[in-house]
Formats: sequence, structure tokens, C-alpha cells
Amino acid sequence: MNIYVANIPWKATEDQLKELFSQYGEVSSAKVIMDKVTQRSRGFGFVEMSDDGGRNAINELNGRDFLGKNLVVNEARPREERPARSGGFRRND
DNA sequence: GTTGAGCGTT
Repeated sequence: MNIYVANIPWKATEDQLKELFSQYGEVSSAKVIMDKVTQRSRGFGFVEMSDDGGRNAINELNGRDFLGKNLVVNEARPREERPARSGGFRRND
């Protein structure tokens, strides 16, 4: 289950997210989104874990306190497919 | 060394 985690402190990392969500289920993977240029944490990330454990974590970690900040946990939106940068859209004439 | 609404790089 893909989980969207927002309002995370800039000091938080993927490992901390993984440990935090691991308490409610088996975290398959955790990711913190950071700037592509500055490489600084944008303050939000994503956590992938079991479906039942995910809902469990969302219900418990959503609105909870994390490193001094109120976490915003929700189900992540589907990322369409793999929109790679290769090529692009064709101008339909 | 800065900042604070939101949905990721493949």
C-alpha cells in the first residue's frame, strides 16, 4: 500500500519513517522526497507497506506527533504509470 | 545556515 506522508520535519529521513511505520506493519519501502537540485528534504515522503498495516498506520500516525511535528498520513495517489522523460507527447496534427 | 503546502525521480 502506498502511503503519503506529509508535514514531516526536515530532520526526518526515510529510515525514521520506515521505523515509525514498521510499528504498525511490515514496511516494504520508505521514501522521503527531497529536492532534485538542492537535495534538501521537501518535508514529505512516501511509505510502502502491507495494506492492512498501512490503514493501521494511517489511523494511528495521521495527526500524531513526529519529531515535534504533526504528521499528515494518507493513502498515496496512483502515479499513473512510469512517465519517463524519454521522448514525450506527440503533437497530434 | 534559510522554508512549511503538498503527492515521488524511475
